[in-house]
Amino acid sequence: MSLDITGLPPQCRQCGVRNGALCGVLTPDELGALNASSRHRQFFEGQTIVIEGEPAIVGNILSGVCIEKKSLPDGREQIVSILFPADFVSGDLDGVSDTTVQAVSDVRLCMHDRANFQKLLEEHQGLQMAYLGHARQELSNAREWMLLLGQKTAEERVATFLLRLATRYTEAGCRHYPIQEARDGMVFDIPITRAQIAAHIGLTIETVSRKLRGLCDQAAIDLVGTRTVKLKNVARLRSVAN
Amino acid sequence: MSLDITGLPPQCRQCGVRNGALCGVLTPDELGALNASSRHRQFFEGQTIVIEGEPAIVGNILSGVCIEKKSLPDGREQIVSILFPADFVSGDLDGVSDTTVQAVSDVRLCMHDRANFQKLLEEHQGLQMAYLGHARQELSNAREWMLLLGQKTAEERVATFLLRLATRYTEAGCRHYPIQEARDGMVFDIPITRAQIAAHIGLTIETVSRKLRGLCDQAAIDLVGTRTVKLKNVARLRSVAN
DNA sequence: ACCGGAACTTGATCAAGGTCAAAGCCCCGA
DNA sequence: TCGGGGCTTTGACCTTGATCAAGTTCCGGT
Repeated sequence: MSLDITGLPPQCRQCGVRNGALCGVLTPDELGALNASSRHRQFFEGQTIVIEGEPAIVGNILSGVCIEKKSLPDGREQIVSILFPADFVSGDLDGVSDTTVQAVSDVRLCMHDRANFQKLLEEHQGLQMAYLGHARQELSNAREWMLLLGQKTAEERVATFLLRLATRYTEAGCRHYPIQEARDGMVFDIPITRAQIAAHIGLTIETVSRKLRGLCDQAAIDLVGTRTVKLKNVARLRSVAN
Repeated sequence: MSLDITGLPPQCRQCGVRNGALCGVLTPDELGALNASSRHRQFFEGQTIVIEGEPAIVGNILSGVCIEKKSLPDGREQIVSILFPADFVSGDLDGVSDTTVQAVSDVRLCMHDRANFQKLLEEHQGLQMAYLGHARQELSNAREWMLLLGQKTAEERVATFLLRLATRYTEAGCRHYPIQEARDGMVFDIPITRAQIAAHIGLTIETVSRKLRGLCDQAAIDLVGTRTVKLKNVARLRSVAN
């Protein structure tokens, strides 16, 4: 991890997510070229940032959490990913987003100019490789989720979701370091509502609630209030999750 | 579509899938560099080509059909994609495949040397952009399927599957031309068994069979034997598929 | 042409998870 | 502190699709 900020564009020096984001692979000059045309934007809880089928944006989350979803004509929705700080938003080179992105908390975004980003992508090896790696990682995540949606039982889905979330947090805490695993005693927040969990793992609100309750009964987790999870027995959670 | 084969490496001149494959964006020189180290390989029906978690390969399908799947420890399987001629096989730059690839008919593959491909990727703009485009397309497909697996009913899934397959065939028949749509009267083969359809759309064999029958009863399709589909009413099929 | 096995279909029954309804809880704002 | 609205939980019941169990069809080999 490069902690040397000498030569970085001023607006990037205190960026809390730079090292985790795609920007992290850019040289100070390249970062300057990109950020000359980027600006920060604020979105409020519940606000829609990008709409499926409409122009995509290019940016990174500075703070807050978003969901990415796809919809059927009759309104059914599938949440395809949850986006955290440092995550890249809405890449689609042809310029049309194939997902709707929505803020589930207040969110700050660092948005880049599309043309500029595209140009930098074409010129800069490292950025292109990083972007490629990002796309492949997302693909891998999506396929893992296909396995969950196509084959797992309700209980397995809920357990998998919690583990995925926990892993996400441990990774976020130590990017570029060896990944620290979720462990007993770990406490974290579920950043989304039951309805959103349901839309993410292909169940109903009620089933999510019942299965969460079930995991508490098995002493795999503790629910503190409704949004906070304490892992009590990660081994059991894993074995339930498959 | 470039039909000029002058200057192409001899082994590529009569490649039936070159224009549809990633190779299509390479110059003759680059193609030569890549193909100097590539060789054709034959696989038989049912054979496993790559195993999840083991080294990935880099190649294209010359003929035949493969499935890409992910498994749970207890043996449940989710088919995440169906691969046709010209399709790229098993990309994962870190060298480990996250899916198992299996031949569902006799298959011929044009396999490249990994190091060579990687090098060409780093040097060659066009290839990298094409590979990136491929990854993004796969991501988009995977997310579309997440919507199917998470939200659609059995009948919707079967109808969507058939339409997707039909589209796949019309596209394959005219890459680089305006995409021709599936239309009434079109006849095509389902390249996989009922069990594989089931593992692809997250149902059981029996339900797949029943819902196919249902679509026949609605006169949306005709089943000729067990593997051949004739589209009788694409509009209805689409409306059923959502 | 006949056999045998795999793939597919069909029917009867079952259960996981969905739906509907009614509390309960949490949190925010007056 | 007190309400009120939106989440969330819980319970009763129902539906979709799974499971189980025969048959049937399709094919490839002898």
